[in-house]
Amino acid sequence: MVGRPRSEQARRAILEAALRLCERDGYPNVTLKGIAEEAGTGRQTLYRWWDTKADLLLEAMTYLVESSRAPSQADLQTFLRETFALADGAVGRVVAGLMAEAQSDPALGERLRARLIGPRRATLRAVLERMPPPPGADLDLLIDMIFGVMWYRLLNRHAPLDASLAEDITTLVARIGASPGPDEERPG
Amino acid sequence: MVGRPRSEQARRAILEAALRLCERDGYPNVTLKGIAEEAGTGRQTLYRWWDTKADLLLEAMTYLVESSRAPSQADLQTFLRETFALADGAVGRVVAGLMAEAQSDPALGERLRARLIGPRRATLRAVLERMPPPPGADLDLLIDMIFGVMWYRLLNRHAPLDASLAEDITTLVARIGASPGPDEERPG
Amino acid sequence: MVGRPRSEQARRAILEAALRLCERDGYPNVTLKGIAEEAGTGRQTLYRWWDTKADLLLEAMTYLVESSRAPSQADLQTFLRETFALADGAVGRVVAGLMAEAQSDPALGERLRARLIGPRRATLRAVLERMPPPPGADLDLLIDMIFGVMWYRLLNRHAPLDASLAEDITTLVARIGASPGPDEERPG
Amino acid sequence: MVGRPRSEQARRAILEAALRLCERDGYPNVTLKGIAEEAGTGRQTLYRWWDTKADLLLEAMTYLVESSRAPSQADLQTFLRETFALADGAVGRVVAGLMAEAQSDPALGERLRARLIGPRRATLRAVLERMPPPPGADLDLLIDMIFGVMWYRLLNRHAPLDASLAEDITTLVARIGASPGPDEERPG
DNA sequence: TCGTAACCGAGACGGTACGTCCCGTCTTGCG
DNA sequence: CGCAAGACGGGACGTACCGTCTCGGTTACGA
Repeated sequence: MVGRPRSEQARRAILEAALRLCERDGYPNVTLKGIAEEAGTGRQTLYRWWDTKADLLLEAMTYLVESSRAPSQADLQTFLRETFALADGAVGRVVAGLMAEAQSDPALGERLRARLIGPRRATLRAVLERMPPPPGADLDLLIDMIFGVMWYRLLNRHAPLDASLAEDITTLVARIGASPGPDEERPG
Repeated sequence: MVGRPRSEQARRAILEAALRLCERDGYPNVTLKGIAEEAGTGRQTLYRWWDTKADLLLEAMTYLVESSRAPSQADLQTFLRETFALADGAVGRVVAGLMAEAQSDPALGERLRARLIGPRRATLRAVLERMPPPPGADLDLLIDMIFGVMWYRLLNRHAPLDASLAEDITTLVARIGASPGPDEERPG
Repeated sequence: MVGRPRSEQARRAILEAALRLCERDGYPNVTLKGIAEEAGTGRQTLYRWWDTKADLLLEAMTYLVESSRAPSQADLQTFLRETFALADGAVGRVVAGLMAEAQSDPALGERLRARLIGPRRATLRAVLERMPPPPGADLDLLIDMIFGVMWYRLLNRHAPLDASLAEDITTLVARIGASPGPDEERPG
Repeated sequence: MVGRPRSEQARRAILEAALRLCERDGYPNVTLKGIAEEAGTGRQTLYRWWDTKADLLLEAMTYLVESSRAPSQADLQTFLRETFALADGAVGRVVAGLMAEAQSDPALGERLRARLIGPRRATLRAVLERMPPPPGADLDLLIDMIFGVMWYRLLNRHAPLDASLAEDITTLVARIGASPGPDEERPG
């Protein structure tokens, strides 16, 4: 026997309620009880489909990111501008909460990287590799620095995460690309 | 009238218990009740002196960071090596937890910046400014990128936060310093 | 929708635990936390169904009194003997505690009268009214005096609350009945 | 050395504060902390001179009763009217609270009887003994019934504790006195 | 077409941490 | 040494949420 199929309506209501509450109260102040009530759903329905609050929000985030337009890979500055716009909002704050929770839950960290952070990182790598001239061997470090700035500002909020930052980073990357790499001879 | 003075012994016991528990269970799993029991103190003694768990741990972190040797400002690589060593341990994970909590508590973010992040940032700035040749006008962005890498790896754990990273960053900064700045004429 | 029904088992366990603890420690020394632990139940289950400790014990008392044999209304002495036997035990001490608490909680006093004291009083009235010869117009005062003795000895413990008291009161009531009422002519 | 003598001012302030708070909040809601604050005194000063809240209030009650005019022993009705007037106020409610606490503290009951209840009882006995004709052998039971009514109405509040009650009781006692005692021959 | 298995809402269950209040004790400095 | 002040370890308060468990009621197959 198969039984009654999962209610897609309940699933959507839950994810949307979770997002709404995260935006209103902040990720750590959101409770599963609160989500169920906001969604008008039973509590067991949450526990049936998700193991933890983090799992639920991770799915909500994935849905949100994937339903937004795919990041343009045309040039670095555009890509960064789009990425920063996404991070500098509710998504960023929720993902920051997930990231924090992952500090004491390595499995969550793994899923976070696999589903949200990894793909973005791969896209940035592709964009950088396509840039003329290629920025040399330290590509991974370069990626870390670019997304590092993003995370740092996302969390620390000491400076905005905006289009101007995208431009500045693009400029800096160009300078690095133009400069001699550590293993290369300076052009005579 | 004066009343009984605050017990320095209780204060130390609480801070040390908090650190011990954070190391064992991770910041978000630590409870004030647990800290009080671990410290052998009354629960009210915590609430008397600290408003929240975050406040308590922020003080513990400040104490830990300040009681460690002052960061050597001699050269960038040494400074980064020391800083990364500090971040790549219990301190890092706790501060990450605080940072996450600050996402929905701006006042906490303020204190975090004032007490922990700001000073380190100022030191990095001083180190960079003393470097020959100076890295140009984008000093703030450079600082963001360097500490950005640190935060990114601290949270995301996709790559180590070690002496080799300190070296790579130092090398990259040297390359940037050697390259023409955005506002400068390329040397003909 | 309906939800999970109330657990009759938990209800009983709580009432019985409350009685057990009252007997052991005395009503004012009983705590809701202690009852929950003794009953092996969650603390919230108490708060869900009873507003206060007094409410809970009032229900336990009502249950105890009603589950004991209905007071025999045959003659005054038997009724008093049974009533005193009930009062001169755990029930009495708990009800005394409730009565004391009712001093600063009029609503509790109301419920106490409605559920425990009133019915007993009505029965005594019925018993007295059926007595030949009827004790005259001051029936209410007579009831107050009879139950007054009971309460006085229950609380003050200066003299026993036993069958001999029941007998003495019965004798005295007979004397009063035999004597001329205040509004009557003395027999010439 | 003898040290500083006890401050009579503090003692009075404490007793008066205790009475004030009992009147305002009811005996069981009064705390020693609250009394100390209301009295503008240190908490240790309370614990130095009284063992418990009950002890303190017992002293306050004794003070209050003794400072009121000594009960007139002229005739029963006047004595009862005065006694009821005292009981039907703050004193009554506080003593009821003490009585309740005494249910699980026999030593307190002892002191309560020795200091407050016993003396009054002795006076009532003297008044009754002086009445012509003497009410016979059941004097103790009669006392219990008279004060029983008082306690019953004090606690249960189902009827007033006033001058009219004093009159009714006096009338009833007269009837009992006029009736033949249980051990006596009816007058031929 | 009808049973039945799995879903759904509601909400009670045993737990546990929260932040507050008071307990009774202690440790200051002043009088 | 008494006293006001007030911190200390301890413990109960009432609340909120956890994750689990029953309920009655509702689909949507497959026998």
